[in-house]
Amino acid sequence: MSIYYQIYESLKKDLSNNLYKPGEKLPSEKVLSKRFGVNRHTIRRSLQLLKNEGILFSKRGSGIIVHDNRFKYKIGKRVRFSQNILNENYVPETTILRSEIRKASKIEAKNLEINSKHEILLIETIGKINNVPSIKTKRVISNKRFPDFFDIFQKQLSITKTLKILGVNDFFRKNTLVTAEQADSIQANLLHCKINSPLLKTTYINQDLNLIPIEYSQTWFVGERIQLALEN
Amino acid sequence: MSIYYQIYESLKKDLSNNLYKPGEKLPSEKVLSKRFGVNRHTIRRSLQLLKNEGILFSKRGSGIIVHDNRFKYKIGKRVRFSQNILNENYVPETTILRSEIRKASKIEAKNLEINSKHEILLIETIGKINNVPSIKTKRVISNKRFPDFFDIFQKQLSITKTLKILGVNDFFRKNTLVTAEQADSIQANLLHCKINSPLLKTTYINQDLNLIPIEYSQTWFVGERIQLALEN
DNA sequence: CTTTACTATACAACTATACAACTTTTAATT
DNA sequence: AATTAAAAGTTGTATAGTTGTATAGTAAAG
Repeated sequence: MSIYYQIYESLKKDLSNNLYKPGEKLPSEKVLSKRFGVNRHTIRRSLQLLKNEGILFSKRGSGIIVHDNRFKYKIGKRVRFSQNILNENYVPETTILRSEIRKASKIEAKNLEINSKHEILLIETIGKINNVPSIKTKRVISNKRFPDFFDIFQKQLSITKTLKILGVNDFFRKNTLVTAEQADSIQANLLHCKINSPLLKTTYINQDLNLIPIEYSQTWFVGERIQLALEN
Repeated sequence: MSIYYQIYESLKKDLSNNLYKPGEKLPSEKVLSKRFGVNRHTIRRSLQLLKNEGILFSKRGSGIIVHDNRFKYKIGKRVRFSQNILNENYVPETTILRSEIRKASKIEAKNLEINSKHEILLIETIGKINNVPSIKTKRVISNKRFPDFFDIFQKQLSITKTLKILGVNDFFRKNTLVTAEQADSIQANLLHCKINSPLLKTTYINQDLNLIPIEYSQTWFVGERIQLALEN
């Protein structure tokens, strides 16, 4: 088999081993040609194969970049799961993991601006993109304010639709915190990622037009498949 | 006697008269065929005999290179590349193929006696003898213990010198394993040998005077040109 | 009639070199 | 600290040259 093809296979292996990560640059053609002991044109031929597959793309004067296949999840004033995904021509799906009604914790009560004696509704869901589970959300909502929330949500499987039925036509983020966590075995199993894979965790409050908090929630994104695009 | 054989003998005479020196290129097949007034294929047949004897080596697109005969590479308690070659009045040269910093694999961590979470520095080099690439080495060194190793090595191009600068004045082999492998097309290209040519592979650990491992490395020698001389 | 030596031609794979177009880094200057 | 200019580095493109391989054909020797 020709050399350029073997180099192509070698590079492809490196890429699948995450030696070169999405969004990063490859070593220059010059460096690669030295590493494999071939002329630059031979390397270019190998790289061309990877470019054809959409794995790499090059920028004249700059370098060769590993194509970033991670989904760009927009976080702005209004964050809408399904719409976000439909906009990129992907297929969204939401499944419910569990729900629970219990007294609010101190933090939950504070963030929802409710009395800590009140009950809250907790919903955990998995969001799938093209059938791949990649997003896990834990929502806390005042059960006193929205007593029928879960019944409606169970059918609609959409926060936006559920709130619309409940008379809340618009809502937006009060704030969003982003941190990083490692997936434990349970999360790894749910999100189809490896144990200790990095997860992006957002903690946020959605409020209505009167600035009253609706939900206090946390969402975990699989870092290998999703990148958060912060907007202003 | 056939023409191709006479040309072979003529070329061999030129080679033994040092008309074409080791490391240098022969005139191209086109030029040679014109000089001897024969078809290119006839010249190729003559050259093939010399290639079979290991005197010549051809590189597609580049030309035909003159090689040396067998080099005796000493493997003892202290193995020093440059010194080994200088001792035989040959010219050593080291070029870097690539370097990489990443987490240690299980085997690497075990052999270096480090925690598997620690990072290692990987360096791949080609060793040339009289300008003929004949030795390929892949080194694994604790990046935690020697964080500046690569910067120094890049300038010194010598393990011995680099370690001296880093305060390690002497080091020696803990063990050496010798096995045989076949050259794949990438290695063949790098080492100027044929595909499937036998390579001598040594796997070894160098340790300092306190018996602490410094490097866990593997070296491939072109079997046709280098013989290992084991010492006690 | 078959094999061997040699020629002729063509194309593929790879090297060598040079330069243009463009980006990134570095240094100097304001 | 911000701006600007120069230098160095990167990819894109073009051209010519080299070896590897395949096919076809001719002539001579066994």
